[in-house]
Amino acid sequence: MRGQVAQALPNRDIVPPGKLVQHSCLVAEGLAGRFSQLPDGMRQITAIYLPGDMCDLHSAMLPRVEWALQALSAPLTYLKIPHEELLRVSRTHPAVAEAFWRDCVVDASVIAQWLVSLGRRSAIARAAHLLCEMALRVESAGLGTRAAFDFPATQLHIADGLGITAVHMNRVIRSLRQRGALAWTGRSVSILDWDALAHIGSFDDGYLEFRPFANG
Amino acid sequence: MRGQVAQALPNRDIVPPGKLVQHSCLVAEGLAGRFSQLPDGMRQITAIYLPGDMCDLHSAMLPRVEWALQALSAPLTYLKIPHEELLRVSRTHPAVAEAFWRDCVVDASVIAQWLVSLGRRSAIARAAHLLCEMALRVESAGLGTRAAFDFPATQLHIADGLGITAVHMNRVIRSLRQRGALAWTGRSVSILDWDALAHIGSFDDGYLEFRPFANG
DNA sequence: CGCATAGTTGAACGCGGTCAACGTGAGTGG
DNA sequence: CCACTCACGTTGACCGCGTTCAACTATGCG
Repeated sequence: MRGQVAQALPNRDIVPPGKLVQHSCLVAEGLAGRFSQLPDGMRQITAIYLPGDMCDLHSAMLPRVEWALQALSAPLTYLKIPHEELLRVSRTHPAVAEAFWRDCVVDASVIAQWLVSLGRRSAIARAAHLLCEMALRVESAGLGTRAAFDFPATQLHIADGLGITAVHMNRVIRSLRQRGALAWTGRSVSILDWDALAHIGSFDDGYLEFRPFANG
Repeated sequence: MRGQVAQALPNRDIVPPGKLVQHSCLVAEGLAGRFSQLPDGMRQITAIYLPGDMCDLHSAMLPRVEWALQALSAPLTYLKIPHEELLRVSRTHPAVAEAFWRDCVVDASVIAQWLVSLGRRSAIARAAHLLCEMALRVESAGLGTRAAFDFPATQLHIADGLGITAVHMNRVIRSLRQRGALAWTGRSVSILDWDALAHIGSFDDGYLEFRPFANG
């Protein structure tokens, strides 16, 4: 399967919302995010993608995407894979079709966990839960360990993912740091006390299934 | 494709969380919901399913579900369809595999919209948005019109879907009623002023794509 | 050096939670 | 037919988490 390499900078749409797209994106380096925006300018990030994640696979089935894709780090490098190719392979190889289907299902179960966080967890618990999730995904993608990994997103980005303000995000991080659970300087995160963090976020890793395109 | 008819009552798991399941469920009559529960007892509904919706199709790919399925109405009638059957058909008919894949993608895009609601909309906007969504889904499933439809879920259920308390849900409904947007008595909802409701919830129907199993 | 973006802190406000009652309607059994 | 129960709905008073607004610092880049 072939694709075209591309790069992007933060705060600029890779894929604009409401348009028909002809390709999906495989993250190669950096972080990508899926953004929704309300009429009043409020922004919500609904997914974060690591290198190896296929971040737009949905669009092969629904080419009119309702959200934007943006880089969360500079630079972001990704591979544009035409839907045509994806569908050709999946139609001739049922096992591939199932792998694509499964990837979308895993993606949905992560979103569902985020939904639980935004609906029923406090701000600090949301942050702890997200950090646990990112740590395990980074680890399973071979990009670092759960104890220390590179995380180039800004506090504002994470706030937009957790449904809180950047101001409160800052206070939450300080609180986690003061509890000795975390060190977060610049773009590198260290989880100093995994058990404490997992407890604060009531984190249960069951929903993070094998991601077919991870370890890419 | 054959299945086994079953019935269920509210507040009892149809599918318990953490167990392996061998079948998916097609709602025949009533409302079903997907529930997540936190260790402290907090509950979040992450999806609501109407008659014609395939509510557990994910489990064909990930048989260990991380959430529960419960009835939101009494009675709920549904069809249990073995994964074995679903996979057999999808493996021999690529078009069916794609239909299943697409259904999961549509489901995910609805969850993503809920995520935006919980993250960035006020309680009253969340309620308005959900009601608009349900109205259109009811209408497209041929179960009523967007102006008047049967909605047997309790206020507590909706509150658990919107990430608010039952007390506040009640106040929100009253506020929508006072604004002349809504009438909600017992199990029947009337949307008196669609434009007002859609405006309050900043509702845009673009994400509600054709659902393969709707109109079932 | 000048400008933009990100991070940090404080003070005051308000949305929605919490707690506690009470109302209401359906179902049940006397 | 009434008494009882139980789930759901409704309302009021108070409280606290997170927002808002504003200011300032730090960092990076032309």
